[in-house]
Amino acid sequence: MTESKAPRRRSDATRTAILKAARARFAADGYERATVRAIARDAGIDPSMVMRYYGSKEGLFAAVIDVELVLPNLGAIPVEDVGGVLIGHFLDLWENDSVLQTLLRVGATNEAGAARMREVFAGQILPLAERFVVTRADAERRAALVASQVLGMALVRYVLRFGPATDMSREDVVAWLAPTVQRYITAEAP
Amino acid sequence: MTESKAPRRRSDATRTAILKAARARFAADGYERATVRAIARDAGIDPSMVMRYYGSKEGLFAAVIDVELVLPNLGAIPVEDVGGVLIGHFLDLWENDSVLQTLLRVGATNEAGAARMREVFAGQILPLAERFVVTRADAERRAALVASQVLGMALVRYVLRFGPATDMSREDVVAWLAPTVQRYITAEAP
DNA sequence: ACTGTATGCCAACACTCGTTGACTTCGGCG
DNA sequence: CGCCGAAGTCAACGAGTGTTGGCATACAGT
Repeated sequence: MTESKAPRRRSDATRTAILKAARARFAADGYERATVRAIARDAGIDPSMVMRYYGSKEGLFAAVIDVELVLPNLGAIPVEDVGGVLIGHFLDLWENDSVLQTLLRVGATNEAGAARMREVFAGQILPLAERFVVTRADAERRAALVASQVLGMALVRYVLRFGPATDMSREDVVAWLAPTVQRYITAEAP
Repeated sequence: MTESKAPRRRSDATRTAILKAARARFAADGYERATVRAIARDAGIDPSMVMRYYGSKEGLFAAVIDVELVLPNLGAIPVEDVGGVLIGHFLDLWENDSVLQTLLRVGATNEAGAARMREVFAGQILPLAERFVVTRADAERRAALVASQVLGMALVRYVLRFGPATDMSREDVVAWLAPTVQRYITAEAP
């Protein structure tokens, strides 16, 4: 997101340790229950270090959610595979990167988290929808529909942990959700 | 949920004032940020009253989420209208009752909230799915899929407040989501 | 080796939280 | 009236929070 120019400070190890611990805590507990003290303990350093390097708890959270989320080669896929590819992509993101889990947990009660979540989906899904639709308003609506299904599955599967949702295999999820997303993006408006 | 037998205590007005304020605060702020002191202030009484009548903050929260959510005449509707009726029903619930908003906000970081959310959907959607499907496991999976779409729309529309999602009319939401839900419940497994 | 700066820890501050117990007021009943 | 329990207020406690400043230590440049 922001540039990572490199004065190569000696404290980089500590900085990344804090960031790593913060990612895990925010993703698991949300903003309020993830305490600076717990994050510092996980990182093996003193809580005051967090303040020195990130200014405040809010600043630390901002650093955690300030990451790029890339949707690969969205342009090269056949029209009829858009739904499947998109679902597969987001499943990967959700299982290999804690940022989306963090945003989902924090966004429920924290405006900064909600705002970042809106940014992510506007940046990822909107451009895709705009390729299949003429008006901006229509594209936005379709992107919102796709977001509702993608985020909803993430919610029941990774946050609320509905048994049947967690039991589904990756292939099952793709097979069920891909047609839905495909329709939201490419079907005529009802 | 639990019975509301009536010794008709003189303090009933205070009890309900607390409960009303608690519903609003929990729904707006989630569990951690909704403080007992703020709830008491809204209700116009002393924080110690909350403890007297509900034992603890946790007890108060339990009282808030301990409510019936009724899905009306689910048996009498034609098979092909299941999706539309179900979406319409949940939209009503979300807009006229703060309990689901509370559960969605709190469930993201609080296990009691998540558990209650699972109960609600197991009680509301699972029975519906079981009428169209033979095996229990299949019904559970379909109910989870429906839950993912319903909760996802609630998330983007009422919690994260994606602009395009909040702009959609009730009819638009039903028109777009009904076929999805219909398919999750009645279509053959892919 | 000396010095200045970056790095880290420690103890404390100011504040808010949920919760408690003692005290006062009210309302009905003899 | 006089009583008594219920209803409500008040001040405080103990724990936990984010945050701060002072002090020790390790490192790099000269």
